[in-house]
Amino acid sequence: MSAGARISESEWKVMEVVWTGPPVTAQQVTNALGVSEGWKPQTIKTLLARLVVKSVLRTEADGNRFLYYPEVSREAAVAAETDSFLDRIRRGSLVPMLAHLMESKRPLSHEEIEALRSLLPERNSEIGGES
Amino acid sequence: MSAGARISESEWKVMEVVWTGPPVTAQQVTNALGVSEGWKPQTIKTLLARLVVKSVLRTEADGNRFLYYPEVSREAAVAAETDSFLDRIRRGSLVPMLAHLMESKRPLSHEEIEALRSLLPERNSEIGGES
DNA sequence: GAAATATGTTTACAACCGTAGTCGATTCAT
DNA sequence: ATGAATCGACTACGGTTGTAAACATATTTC
Repeated sequence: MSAGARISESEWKVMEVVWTGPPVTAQQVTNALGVSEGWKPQTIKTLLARLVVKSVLRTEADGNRFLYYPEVSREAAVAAETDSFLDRIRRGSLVPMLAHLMESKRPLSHEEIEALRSLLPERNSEIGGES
Repeated sequence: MSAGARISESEWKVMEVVWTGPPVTAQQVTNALGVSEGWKPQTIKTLLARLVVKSVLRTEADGNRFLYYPEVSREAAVAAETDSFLDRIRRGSLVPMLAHLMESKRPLSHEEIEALRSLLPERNSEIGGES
């Protein structure tokens, strides 16, 4: 169900916190992001509430406050976001975009590079070719 | 200038058409997308107008209509979109996301795979390591 | 040259987003 | 217990997006 829960930019920041150690309280998220993002506590409450409405988060009561649990795994969210990204830049740009990705900022670590290399098929294996 | 021109989902579809053969007229875009996207001609006019406001497109008069020219190259747009994408899913998910990217749908062609392989540094070259 | 047609401009309107104030209920501190 | 702090719910408000109708103007057609 509800495969298509779009997560907005600000909501992503909240989700990153939730994913690193669920369940979390609104206060924990505020501690983690309030200062760095310059958000008032109310802003974070609003984002959490919206994520609940979108079924990206689920709550469990704990006294007067809520414990927030992810209903969508990070992997699933990343996969969905990747798909929507690819739908935008539709194919032709895949290689250029990876090129940009590798050059720019964030240099890749050895581990990442090895992981990527292992993703590519063997040099002479037969794979689904283009028409 | 104006590096930060955000292009929305629908606008991307329009831009893909523009990039494939500038300049284009609104009618050409309508012919290319109207049916496939189920958009009324007015919708496309609106999107074009918004792209002009955002300085992603530029117009040149041609009789009673406009010729639309891109002011932003596809490469630049893809780069910007890639950055914003990476800002969202922030790093940890890079390799998983590439894995997902390679598996899913669109199988990569031989050419693409070779291009990607050539992007990865040599097995034992010294590269910027992680902190 | 009047009617039909095509074009861009203005206006619309609901949903979503960023960011938060306010309000009523609850809990904590004294 | 009474006041202070906290919590979630409701409300807000300007901006963006998706989707387009209305309208004014220019051009083509008969």
